[in-house]
Amino acid sequence: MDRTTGRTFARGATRFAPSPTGELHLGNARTALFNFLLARRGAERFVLRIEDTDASRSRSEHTVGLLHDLHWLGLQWDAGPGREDGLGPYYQSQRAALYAQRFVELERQGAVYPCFCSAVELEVARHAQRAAGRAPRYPGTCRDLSADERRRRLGAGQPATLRFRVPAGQHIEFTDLVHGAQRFLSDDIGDFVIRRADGSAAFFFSNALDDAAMGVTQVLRGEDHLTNTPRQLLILEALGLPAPRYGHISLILGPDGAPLSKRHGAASVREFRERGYRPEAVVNYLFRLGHSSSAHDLLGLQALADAFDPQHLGRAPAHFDEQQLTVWQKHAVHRLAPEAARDWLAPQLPNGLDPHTATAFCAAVLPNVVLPEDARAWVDIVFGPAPVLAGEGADLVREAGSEFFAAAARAAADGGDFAVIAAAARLASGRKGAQLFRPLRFALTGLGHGPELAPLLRVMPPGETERRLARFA
RNA sequence: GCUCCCUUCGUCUAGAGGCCCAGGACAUAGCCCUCUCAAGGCUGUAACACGGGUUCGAAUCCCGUAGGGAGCGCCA
Repeated sequence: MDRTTGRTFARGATRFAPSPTGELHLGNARTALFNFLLARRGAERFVLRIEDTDASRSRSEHTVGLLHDLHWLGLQWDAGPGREDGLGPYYQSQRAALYAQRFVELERQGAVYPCFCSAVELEVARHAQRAAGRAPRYPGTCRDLSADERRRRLGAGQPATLRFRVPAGQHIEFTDLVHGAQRFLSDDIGDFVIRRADGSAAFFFSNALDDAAMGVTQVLRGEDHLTNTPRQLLILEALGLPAPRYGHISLILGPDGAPLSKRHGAASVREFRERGYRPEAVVNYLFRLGHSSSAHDLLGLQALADAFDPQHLGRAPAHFDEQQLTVWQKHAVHRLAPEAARDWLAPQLPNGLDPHTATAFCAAVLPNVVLPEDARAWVDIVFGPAPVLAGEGADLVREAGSEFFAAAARAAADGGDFAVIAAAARLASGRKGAQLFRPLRFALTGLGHGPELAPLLRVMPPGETERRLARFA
């Protein structure tokens, strides 16, 4: 039972709690995916919470982008923005009243105290500590102010943050879902701010409190939070709230070993989407990045959830490898249904192409396409002017001879399909196999490789096949 | 500086003392199939960061070293 709402949870929940300060990064997308899969696998709820307590850095356009990216990936949340269930609101900026109650509770216990130190004072103190070779921790200036002193300063309107009084000499232990037993000493943790001077809740506080309030029981999050976990456990303990089980997953690194960022090329979901990557490809790749599975096929989200195993989450940071993403992209593209393929390639197609031809064209070139831009060349070849031959192509065509092409062109003029055209050329020349097909392919497409010819010819403009063959007759 | 996390083929990883002169997937090389490319089939190349222990036996346990990462914020 949750004390905030007095409500019981039949099911557990996982959550993804992004902060709308930028675009959805691949690393965060993976975190979202893993939490989603963990929930789906256990028939639990997947909660989406927007952590926008920092008004100066949070922007609504980023929230819009975040929701859009998550939708695109197919990670539908069971509770969150647009899906209220009584435990919300799911924007932290709208939860101030809930936080206020808890601040009072902690103040009553003496678990927190107002801190009047200014940002510059703290900066100076940190600097001095570092210079002296010590850990930069809050020096405790305001920790033991008398009650009178606090009243006086507060009364005088002096701005104050609220700090959590970290108990001395305590071991904080928990079992990480990924890393196993963890043990920290409270003496290594300085008193930290849980409420900013402007009254807003700080991350450690709102994040931990909301997990409890929203019935979150398992959290997979970035490894950068591992050493922050003791702080959150302390808060939850002081409030008598249950802590979720945390699992800390590694960061995603670029090929050079540095944390993945824009300078490695694309790092945000938006960029991959705009380059034409399929969501199934991104999701399947992410599923295997820092997670191992015996499932080697391109899987749908539910199948991925069934195959997801938190036991097989890796501890070491994983390198992003676009070549591997490409493999999944090929799988995803190759299994696209004809209409879906047409929609995906639509921006590359010539204007005014009838839907039937467009669909047939896309189906024909799909095996040779990884990203939409790869279709461009085939659009030009099929719908553009007859390709000019040079080099190997010109040689092969000359070798095949004019009789070869005269027969082929006649078959084309009679309305023959590719099989008929090839048969006519074979009959006229006695050629077969590569000897037969290579000259035809060059004459028709200008290239020595490409999609199967038969379906390609079916979408060529009327008469075009004959014209291209007759050039060499 | 202090605390914490991490280190197996190019990449993602399996591996929780003998089943491992380390297995799989993808990538890569060769062959087969094939009108080319792709797909598919077969075969191959390729890794336990380093150094000490413990043990009959260590990729697995312990201790160091090196390298990488994170945290120590009125950012999340």
